[in-house]
Amino acid sequence: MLSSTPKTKLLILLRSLTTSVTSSSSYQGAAAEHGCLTLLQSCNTFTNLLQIHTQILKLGFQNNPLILTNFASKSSDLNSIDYAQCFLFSPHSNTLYYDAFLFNTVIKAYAQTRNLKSKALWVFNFMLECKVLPNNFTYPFVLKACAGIGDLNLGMSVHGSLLKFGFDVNNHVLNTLVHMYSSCKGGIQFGRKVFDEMTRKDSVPWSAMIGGYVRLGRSTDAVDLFGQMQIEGICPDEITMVAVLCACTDLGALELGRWVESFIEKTGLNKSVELNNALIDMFAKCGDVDKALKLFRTMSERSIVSWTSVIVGLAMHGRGLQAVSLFHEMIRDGMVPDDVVFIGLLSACSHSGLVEKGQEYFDLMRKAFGILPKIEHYGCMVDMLCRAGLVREAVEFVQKMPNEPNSIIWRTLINACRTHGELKLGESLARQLIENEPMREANYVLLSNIYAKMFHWEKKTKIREVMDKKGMRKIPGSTMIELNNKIYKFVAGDMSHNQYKEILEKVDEMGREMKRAGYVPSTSEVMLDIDEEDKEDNLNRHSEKLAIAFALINTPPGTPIRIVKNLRVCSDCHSATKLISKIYNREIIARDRNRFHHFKDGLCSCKDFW
DNA sequence: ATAGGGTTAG
Repeated sequence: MLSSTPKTKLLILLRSLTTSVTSSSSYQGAAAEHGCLTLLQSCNTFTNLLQIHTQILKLGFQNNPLILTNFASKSSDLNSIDYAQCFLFSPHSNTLYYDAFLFNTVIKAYAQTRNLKSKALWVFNFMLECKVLPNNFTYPFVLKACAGIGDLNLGMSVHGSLLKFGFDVNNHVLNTLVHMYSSCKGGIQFGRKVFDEMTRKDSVPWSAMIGGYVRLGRSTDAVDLFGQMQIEGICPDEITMVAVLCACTDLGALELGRWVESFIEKTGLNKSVELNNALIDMFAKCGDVDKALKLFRTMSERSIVSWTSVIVGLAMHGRGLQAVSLFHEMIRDGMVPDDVVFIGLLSACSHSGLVEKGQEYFDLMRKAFGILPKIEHYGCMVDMLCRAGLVREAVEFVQKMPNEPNSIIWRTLINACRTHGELKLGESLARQLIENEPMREANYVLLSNIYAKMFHWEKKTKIREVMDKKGMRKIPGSTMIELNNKIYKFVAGDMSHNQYKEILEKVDEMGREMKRAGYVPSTSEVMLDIDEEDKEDNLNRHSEKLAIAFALINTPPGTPIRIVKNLRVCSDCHSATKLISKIYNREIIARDRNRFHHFKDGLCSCKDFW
């Protein structure tokens, strides 16, 4: 740091050199140049770098590529990399001085910075244009950038160029190839091929491959591959465990997640901040938010991600006030909030119906922390107004917002129009959306659901026909449940389960019990044009009811039931589950697409803000 | 100076 005395002295010395060096001997000049580079290396803020650099330019050393390297290597500061890049492309720079080391540093800096990965590719192309030959270290960086961009064609062409140059394709390169392919859309099978053909694999390619499956949402494959890793006796490290925990989070597999935690304890793996964050996220999103909180409290070092994870976790469980108080604790703790934590905070307000508080924080983020709200934050606000039933206000908010609303915001509005009876408005918004985004099945489902509520069956049938013509299909609702270390998936109408008959009998019994308790099926949630009795049957076979019936049969009385749904719970299943929790005296913890519902004694924790 | 990881509205 320049504030320390010796460096301040150096800087003063440098200033006096600037005035004298031009007329001095070359020996003095070389000494000054060396001094400048030493100073640059000791800088750790962009301002300091810039200060020194101004002096350097006056001394006339701008052609030394090491100056650039020093800027680029301070990659934690975005300004530094951009400055280095400007310098790189500047006509004043002498390309004769450029070497692979310099380019590698700049490429690495961009490759590891979020949102700037494509710049790494530009620099790589410029490197080739300058006729600077890449070396063995260049490709891992470039491939990492390709992985971040996720463009398969780009990755393949870089892979091709790697082979063309005839470099030694060592395990480091193979590891990055696995990572690159498994991060690119449609590339996982190529990644798997590289992976399978590798000999002597350590935990790195295994982590890359497992992580690849998780990113694709193929979490079952990720867990299976982890099992294979254990069979082959490869020792996982904490990074492998982060990937496995992400798979648990995605699946909602609490039992497996708990096993992973004890595995980490047993093997004495280093519990990094990131690993703890992954554990917090897993516990919160698998339904045990109190355990997540407890873990958070025991952490000696917490990052902004730790705070965000626990705030988002509380938000998902409808514990908005607690999330808000944690946010304040975070500020008191000296943590600087970022845009992501505000998304968590606003969604906490949204899920708990804290409309006024949400509006307060929405203003606060700009006024007190200088964070400009992004489309995501506007999305939270729209969602908040919609959940609270303030559809008109939500429409007004959308009309006034400076950003162009995205399709997610439109879908939020349209769905709210349906649930709060603004059917005419919902219909016209949905029609508009389909025109703008014709290949998105969710848009058709929304319009079709509105027609169902309007009893416009012929229009609804027409939508189905249009969808069929375009080759689109509705994503079927499915519910997962974990039992004795196995994960079971239920889909409405799927008869492949070996207990299917028993489950249907249980579902019928549940229906009878519920009717006795005064339950009226909400048949308008059934989006098919069929008669009332069939509709009831249809509702009873929703995947969550099948999963609950399965759990009632196979678990001892009184044990809590945890289920995970891929879509949002329909309102009929929501009220039915409330009753089931009371009739069968079971706590039912359900995770849906975006939040948790804790059903107990006939009530739900969401207080109907869903 | 060479590989792999976490949080984000519906």
